[in-house]
Amino acid sequence: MAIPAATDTTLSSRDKILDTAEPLFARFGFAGVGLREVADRVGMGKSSLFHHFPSKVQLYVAVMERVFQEFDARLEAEAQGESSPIDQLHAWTSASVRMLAEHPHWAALLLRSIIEGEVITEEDSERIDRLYEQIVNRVSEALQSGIAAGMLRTVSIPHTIQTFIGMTIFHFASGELGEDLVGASVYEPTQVEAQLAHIRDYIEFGLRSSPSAAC
Amino acid sequence: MAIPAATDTTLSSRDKILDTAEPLFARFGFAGVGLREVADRVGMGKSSLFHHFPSKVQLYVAVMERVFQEFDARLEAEAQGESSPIDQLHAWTSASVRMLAEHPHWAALLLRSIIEGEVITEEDSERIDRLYEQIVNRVSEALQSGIAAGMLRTVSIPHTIQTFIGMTIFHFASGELGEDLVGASVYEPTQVEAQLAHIRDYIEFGLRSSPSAAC
DNA sequence: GTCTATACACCGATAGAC
DNA sequence: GTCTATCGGTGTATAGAC
Repeated sequence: MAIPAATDTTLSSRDKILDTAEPLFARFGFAGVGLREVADRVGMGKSSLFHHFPSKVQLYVAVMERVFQEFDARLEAEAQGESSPIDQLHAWTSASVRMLAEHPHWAALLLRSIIEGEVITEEDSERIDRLYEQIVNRVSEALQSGIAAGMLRTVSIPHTIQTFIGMTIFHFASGELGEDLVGASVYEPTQVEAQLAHIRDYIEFGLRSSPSAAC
Repeated sequence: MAIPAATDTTLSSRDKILDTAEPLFARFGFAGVGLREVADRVGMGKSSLFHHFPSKVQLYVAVMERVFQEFDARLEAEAQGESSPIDQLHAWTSASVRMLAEHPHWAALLLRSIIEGEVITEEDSERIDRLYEQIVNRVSEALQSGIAAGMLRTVSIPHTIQTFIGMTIFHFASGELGEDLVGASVYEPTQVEAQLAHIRDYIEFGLRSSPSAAC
């Protein structure tokens, strides 16, 4: 319940607003957050927010865009080591899990951006959509070349990507349900490792071509 | 975008309200729906809603409870044929997919009930939580006996259940993202069949004990 | 760049007539 | 069981002083 206010004085007002709004939008969604609450936590008047962002929607978009950019940048960094498609999938899913574990609000935020497309105009979400597409394309290409090389079973690429998103974003956004299920917070280090192992298992047993053909 | 109003005159006012509120809460969430909009669509004054439900939260809970009850009842019906744990998992996941495909608002609604626990009191969500628990327990027991019988790999039960929820509820709640990914609505009959196949694959290749030990 | 004051619509909820 | 009228509060956003 406790959401600490951003107090670092070295940050620009704009960044302080984004830092403050991020966990609020993650927890309560776009409609569930009032600008008064954001302003109070930042420590400024409600009207001052409009000096930095022209509207509530634009603030929401800015929050989302920042997360997507950082997420995508980390995945790109993780693509440097040229390895097999399967190793690439391991690297990306593992990086995604670690990122979500390090930023406990991101999973809920990203999940909301998927199901709350209604509130944002197509134009407003254009740049976000492009970042989403970029991330999906990375994984898609790895799956494609893995299948082409005979290393992966001939799975449906879109459905497999959906499963990856479920195992990463949904898993860490599941909050109380996930907590009841695993018996501890999904953000506990041991639980993070367990989910990493679960995804590794999925790739090795559910996706990798069975070696039994060699029998 | 078009959400048809409930016009069936044979329904009680209470049911008409629930039918109207359900897709609205699914699309816009608890905070995103105003009682004025619900009342307008039902065709009554805003105040009349309070004759049937004491508060907005109670209306929300009633909507959720109805969906959970129907969902659970169908799973229970699907548990009649006494078969192997693996067949039971196939039957339940398949039934879940078909239910979500038949009720296009349920996935978003159920997903929101997972991540929007904040707005509801523990007391209010007690009965819903119990239904959730019941559903999870069914699947949990099937997984457990499947592992005990050596038919399934020794996977983590909670993490596997989370993956099932991702493959069912999240998949059908993914809206535009899922649509962009698969190239068509995830509710198109061919896409529903594709997701059924994807889940069958996961159970057979990702969960079933490898027969390669017999080599 | 932040403030106070304010505009105007909508919110959930209540009271009481019919 | 539905209505009109109304309450107090909050919503986003603007105007203009400092």
